[in-house]
Amino acid sequence: MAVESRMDKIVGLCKRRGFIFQSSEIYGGSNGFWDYGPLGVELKRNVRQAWWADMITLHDELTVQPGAPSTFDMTGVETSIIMHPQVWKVSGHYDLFCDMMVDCRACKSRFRADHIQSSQCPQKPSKCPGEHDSCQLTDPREFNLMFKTTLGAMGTEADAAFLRPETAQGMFVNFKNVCDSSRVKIPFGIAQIGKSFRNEITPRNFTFRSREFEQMEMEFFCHPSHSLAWYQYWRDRRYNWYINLGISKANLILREHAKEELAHYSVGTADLEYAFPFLGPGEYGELEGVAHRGDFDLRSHSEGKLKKEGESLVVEQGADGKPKYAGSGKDLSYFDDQTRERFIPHVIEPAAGCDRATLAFLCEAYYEDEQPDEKGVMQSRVVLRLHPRLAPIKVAVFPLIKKEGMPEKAAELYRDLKQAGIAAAFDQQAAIGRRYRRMDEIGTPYCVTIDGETMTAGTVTVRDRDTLEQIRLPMNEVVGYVQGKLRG
RNA sequence: GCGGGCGUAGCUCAAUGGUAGAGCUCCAGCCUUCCAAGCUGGUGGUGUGGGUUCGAUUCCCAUCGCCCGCUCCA
Repeated sequence: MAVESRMDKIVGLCKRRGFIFQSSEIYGGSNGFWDYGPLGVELKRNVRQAWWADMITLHDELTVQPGAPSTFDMTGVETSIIMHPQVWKVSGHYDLFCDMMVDCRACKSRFRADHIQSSQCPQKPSKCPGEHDSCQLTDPREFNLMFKTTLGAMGTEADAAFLRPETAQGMFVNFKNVCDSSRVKIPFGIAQIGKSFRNEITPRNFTFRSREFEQMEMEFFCHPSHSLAWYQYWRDRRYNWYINLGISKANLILREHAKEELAHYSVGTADLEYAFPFLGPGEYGELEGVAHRGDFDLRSHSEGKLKKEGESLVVEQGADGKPKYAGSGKDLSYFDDQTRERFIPHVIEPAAGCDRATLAFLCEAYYEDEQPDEKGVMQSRVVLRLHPRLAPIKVAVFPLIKKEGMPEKAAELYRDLKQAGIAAAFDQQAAIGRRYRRMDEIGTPYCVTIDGETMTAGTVTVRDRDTLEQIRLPMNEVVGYVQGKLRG
């Protein structure tokens, strides 16, 4: 058996301490689905909250943000997971995700059934798949990356609906509703956090590629002539969000897509990628894509599914000469009453994976170091150096020993912290050193210990997770101290 | 989905065609005045379903899950 890898240790810690479990584990597990445990749910909530606060709650619409072309508005929505089936036809997901596919058992390649005639056999490029002697093609099989369900108890194929493969369409189809109801003016953004579903062929690498996952997406609508500047603004701002929450610059890269790599509608896309431990040296996994989507989405939902023809996007025609998938027919243009100009806004989309961000923060935080025990012998220590704002528990309170009134005093402080809205823990079980280690392993940044001096002088020690240094504070200053650390 | 490897306790690892053990963790008690201490006791396991057999954790089949490669993406 090989030495346990860093990733194995992180996965083990996640299970051991209740961050992440495999879904339906007692029944043998369900591939590509994950459950967040008591600590994991807090960590992920904190990731979500950090994103939402940055995007919405703390956004200052009166001040020009550093690096931004102008002031802007931010709003949020929460839209349904099952949408009108036409949404996915117009967005392109239906065609992209619902193909009939043919596999070749000989060369292990997969081809779209309707593209066989124009594809090359990997073993003999001059021939089509199936024409080479050794080819062993399967029958065409439905290869559906969207989860299908049916509407209504008697649902037939005509009632087929899909679980959303991304949250973005919820913002596009509500563009007009938000404009009409919230007095926002362009430029502005609509943000949403929610579950999305993709029937991934090969879920892999812990929670990195799951079939059910949570996205944190924002669609930013702006004037076409300013779109490039906004693209650059959001790309850099999103990079800094991760850095400010503790991701090191050594492990995070901002990678601009090459022109060939861009989606059919995109003018520019950058990926924020993290050096996950399960990847090889120099390899990175995508945390977030920041895409310049032009006017593709709003035009599609207005006119019908678009395809690229030369340099422009045109409505894709069916065999009958009508649009292959009709749009809503609603006018999704925007009228600027200052400049008296009507235009279809361009869209900048930072689309982040919440589970991926959570996993990256966990990976980044995982450390093993050596600390002396009470006899001065070096012992290995596992510590999660999570940013205090992300830590599931912010502060733990310990009575040094289980008598002389210390547990009662500790409970008093614990209650004060809870009253102040701080996630606090109380532990009087086992030796003090063990309690510190337990908290290190789940990333609790501060441990407060009630000792003999607390009983006489009213002071406590506050021990720092990363430095192990202790300071003495009056007990009634602990709440303010922790609040200050969480703010800074 | 295809090909290869792997499934014994929460973790690390034993053993066996005939009652599955240990260390650590965890829980309870005692002790303990600052970094996984000590003592006592306790919980807990052969992924799942079939087959062969008097008897299967062990042999066979299937299935599920995990890891690696193809593939895909937030």
